[in-house]
Amino acid sequence: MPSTATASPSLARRAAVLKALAHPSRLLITETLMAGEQCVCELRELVGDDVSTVSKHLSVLRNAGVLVCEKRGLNVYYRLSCDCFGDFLGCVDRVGPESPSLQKPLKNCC
Amino acid sequence: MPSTATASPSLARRAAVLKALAHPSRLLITETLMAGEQCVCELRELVGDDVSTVSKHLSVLRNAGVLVCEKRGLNVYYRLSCDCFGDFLGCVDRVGPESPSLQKPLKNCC
DNA sequence: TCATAACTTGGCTATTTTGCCAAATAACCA
DNA sequence: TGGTTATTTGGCAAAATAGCCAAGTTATGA
Repeated sequence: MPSTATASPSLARRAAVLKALAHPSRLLITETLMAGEQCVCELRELVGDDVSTVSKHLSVLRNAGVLVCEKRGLNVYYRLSCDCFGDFLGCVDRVGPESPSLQKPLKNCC
Repeated sequence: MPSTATASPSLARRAAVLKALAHPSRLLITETLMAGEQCVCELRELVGDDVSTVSKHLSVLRNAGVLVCEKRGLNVYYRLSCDCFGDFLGCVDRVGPESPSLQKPLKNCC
């Protein structure tokens, strides 16, 4: 696919960060970590999926550079690599459509 | 999947916006439209894929609430629904890993 | 009315992503 | 050393996504 877009490493990298965040569980994890680090078992309880599933979500976020982790004893603690996610995600709320899949003119946006 | 995350409509909606942006071509389109509206044929040339592919990308962005469109004559013009994407995407640049899939401690972030 | 241009939609295959279970690894404690 | 807890990894089947071609739709203009 030699499209302009897929050929650009810069675009691909940015898209990869967004893709990492673009999952309900991973978004929940990311938003939760804005309040401070948590270990995998805490995040597992938060998300409610199997530990292996949560662990894979975490590795997606880690590989994208969104999270960093640190092992202390038996636990692995994850935290945001960056403080800017708050502002970052603030905009997203103002964007979504009232009713998904239905295109109507947006009101009250920005 | 009754996980906490997927059960929340709010999270799902936000994740959907991010998912819409999480593709190189769609990100390119979105960033380009920050400078002003463009019609499909202009965007097609920008992206370099088949028109049908570009059209589907546009409908993804439209359904997510990122873009709105307007038909004038034969052309359909797309523009951002929201001005905040600039700040929004600014953070993404500060996040990505130097070398994808390799976890190293991030420096120079925020 | 007919032809043409601009888009969108249907349909298809290839690829990627999800999320579970089971097994492997790592650190701790008795 | 052996057992237990915390986490990651391998592997698989189901689901979603990407992108092409072909066909349909809408507007324009001869």
